Amino acid sequence: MTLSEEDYIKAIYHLGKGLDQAVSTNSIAEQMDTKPSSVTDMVKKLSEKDLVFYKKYKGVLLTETGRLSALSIIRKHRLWEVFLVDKLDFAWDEVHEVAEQLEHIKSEKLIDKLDAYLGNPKVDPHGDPIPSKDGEFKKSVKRLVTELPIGSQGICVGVNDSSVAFLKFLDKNNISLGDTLEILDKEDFDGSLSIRVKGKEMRISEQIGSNLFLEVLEKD
Amino acid sequence: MTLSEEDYIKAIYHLGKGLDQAVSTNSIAEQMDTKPSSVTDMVKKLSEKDLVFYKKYKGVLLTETGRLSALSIIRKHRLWEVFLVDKLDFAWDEVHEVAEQLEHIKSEKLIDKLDAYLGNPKVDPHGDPIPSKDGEFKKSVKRLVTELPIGSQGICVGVNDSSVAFLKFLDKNNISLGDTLEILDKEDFDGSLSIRVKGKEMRISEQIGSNLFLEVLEKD
DNA sequence: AATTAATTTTAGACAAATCTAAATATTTGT
DNA sequence: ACAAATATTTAGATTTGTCTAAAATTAATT
Ligand SMILES: [Mn+2]
Ligand SMILES: [Mn+2]
Ligand SMILES: [Mn+2]
Ligand SMILES: [Mn+2]
Repeated sequence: MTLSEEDYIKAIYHLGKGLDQAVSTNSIAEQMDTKPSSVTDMVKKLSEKDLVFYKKYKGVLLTETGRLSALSIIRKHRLWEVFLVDKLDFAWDEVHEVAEQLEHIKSEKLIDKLDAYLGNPKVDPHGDPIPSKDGEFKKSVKRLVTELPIGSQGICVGVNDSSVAFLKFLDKNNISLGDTLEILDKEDFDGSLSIRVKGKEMRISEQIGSNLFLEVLEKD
Repeated sequence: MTLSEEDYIKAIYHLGKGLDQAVSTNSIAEQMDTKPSSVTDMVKKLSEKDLVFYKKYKGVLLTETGRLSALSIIRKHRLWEVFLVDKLDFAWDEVHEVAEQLEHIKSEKLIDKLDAYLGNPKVDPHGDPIPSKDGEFKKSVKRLVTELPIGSQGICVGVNDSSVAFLKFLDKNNISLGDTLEILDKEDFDGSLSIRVKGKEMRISEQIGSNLFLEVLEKD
């Protein structure tokens, strides 16, 4: 598989949300920043290689082989993102472009060893799940801290209330987007929460918790 | 610069041994495992981009820009090799193919951070020098252990006497090709040497030392 | 010095990946 | 249901990197 084919397969997977959804030529073109006519050409080639089902004017769908290829590329992309953030101290929002290149390096041994070296991580720095070698993974969802049960763990990915005051609070308490947050306890009395971020335990009010989004893995 | 252009520039650098030597079309073709006609085409393109001087039938020579480009690619190649061996536990003789791919990843920040993460290494797992960001490096040479002064440090790259007995000795003492070896002391009386390999000190006879090759950096 | 051999370049072709412009099919709105 | 708008495909061209076969140049041998 060429670099370009891999990028197309990945785009088709993302646009179809991993489901049995036919994906339109135009949507692929937009995602890949190319022209629809280029997409048609490539989609024909992918169809020849049995990576997608394709019917003229009716969109495109990954075959099982195609789906597994997509997951393999996504696995590599996300493992490299973990490497860049955990080992090389990249910020969570500057890893995508580099991972976009690294995901195409061909060596099964490399990925196996990288996975082990990183401690077999289950999620990438954006909270997205890392598929296993054989293409299995839990889906991830975006939830408010207050919506989650005790013991939950996720990655801070956004805020509901983007007021200056709220952002200042987060900054002051050394909570940044991209940080892993664990819910240790909930206080029935006032709904306040005990959490751990960057190894440090702290208590936050229900109001804070209801404005901070975590990306968490779904239960089985 | 495309991946292919980078590989050509690197090949031309290696064939010219970093000196002002004109390199022949055929030698490049052999090194790159392509046809001479393909080399001629590429060499014209590189000449257009002022990466090489090229005169029909007279061979090709890197310009200063070309030389610096070559060193930049070699730097990346060797840093990745160190990463694969030191961090991912690859054997020294299985890293080349993967590094051949990784050397083309485009991100200055990535290489800076990788360099720092690896502890700014000066040599790769084969004992070859790693050029600095601005293209400076010491040449490396292959020397018998006995030819080197106390304090020398290098990488085991070969044997003079490949007898079973000698190889068994190395194996028994846990010395493998690719290991870093440091010469701690020399005994005038019998020429025996005190060395350190893999953190362990040991004493070897002059006969052993005169059959083991080290790749070492030249003094300034 | 002339012939032969080896090297190098040119000419023409091809596959991959892309584009523009034009043709065709599908969807939408009346 | 039909026209207009939108989406998709085709046709033809371009760039990059490669190849084969043939021509041209340089080097080696008698
Ligand atoms: Mn990519
Ligand atoms: Mn990610
Ligand atoms: Mn390479
Ligand atoms: Mn090396």
